[in-house]
Amino acid sequence: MGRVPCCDKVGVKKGPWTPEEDIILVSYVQQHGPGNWGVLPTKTGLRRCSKSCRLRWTNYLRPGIKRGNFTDQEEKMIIQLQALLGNKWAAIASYLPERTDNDIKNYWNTHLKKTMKKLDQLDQCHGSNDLFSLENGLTHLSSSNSSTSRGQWERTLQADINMAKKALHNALSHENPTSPHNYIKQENPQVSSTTTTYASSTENIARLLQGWMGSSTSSTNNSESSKTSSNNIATTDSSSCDGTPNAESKGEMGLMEAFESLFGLESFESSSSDELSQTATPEAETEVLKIEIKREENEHDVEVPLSVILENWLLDENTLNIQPKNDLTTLISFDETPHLF
DNA sequence: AAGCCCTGCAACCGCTCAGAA
DNA sequence: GTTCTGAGCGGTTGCAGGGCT
Repeated sequence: MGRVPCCDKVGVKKGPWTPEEDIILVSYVQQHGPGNWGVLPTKTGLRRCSKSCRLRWTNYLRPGIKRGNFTDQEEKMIIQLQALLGNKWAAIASYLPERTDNDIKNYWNTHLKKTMKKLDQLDQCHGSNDLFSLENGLTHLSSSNSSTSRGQWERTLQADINMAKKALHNALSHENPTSPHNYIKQENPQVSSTTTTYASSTENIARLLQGWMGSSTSSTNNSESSKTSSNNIATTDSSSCDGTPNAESKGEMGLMEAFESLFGLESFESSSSDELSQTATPEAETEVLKIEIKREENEHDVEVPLSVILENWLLDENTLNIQPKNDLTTLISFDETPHLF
């Protein structure tokens, strides 16, 4: 006896959302913030189930969603993250804050899956491809023999991690000079150089209001809603200069943290010198210190491109030689979805 | 021009998990 | 400890639009 689906209620509308429904939903979220989806339909009179409202918000109306084609950078990140995390679309999406898990999932299913298949076939014929050997190298991670002893499993894991690092390094070293750090930056030359592709917080809402409510956009109502929006929703207005980190910097910081978490820097910090020094070689210890120094430099607004940090880490043979225990910690940190906001 | 097929994407469904009662 | 409910996630479906015959 399964649970009665929330959308089975009589009078609950299904299917595509109308602009009017979107506006109702957006204005509710502007006033009350996202959450409390359960009461939303009754309070707004929307004939939609709470789940549908949440989905519509998170996948479409939420500010900061980038739509349109995926860049090469994004594509590579998705491929690499999918190889590392599997079909954890929400986790993958947290590393691409401009994209929703649904978008990434769709993109994977419609584009990348096929590409990977083709490349897999090519790979079998012509040897390994740098980028895709990463995925291939890790695929047996999830399917490893359950009867394998813990020690064996850890050794396999260590081998997999090393293989992944090398493959990732190869992939990164072959790509164009645009670093993941730069990728965050807006490509629109018309706007100031610090503007991000991360859409303005009110962009989606304004689009709704302007597009569908016509000439009333200049009304006080709109400015009021924008104000409300900036209170309730993380603003990405690059012109903000009040000293508080705007969404752009938040986004960058978030991405940096995400990368650090993904590639184990965070775990280096958390396990840090004490624990690490007990098991790691002196060389590895030195490298950990180097990484920590780099982190401190970053914290003091010395802009070290993320790609440099990544490459340093990837190229770092000593890091590769750190005992399995530590890399296991590193891997475990992969599962911890970073909170970007 | 009409019909068919393919593709991309928005939305739904079923499930799990966490927190409150 | 159990039940209920809301939130979130991943897989799947259905529809619209474009391309091809």
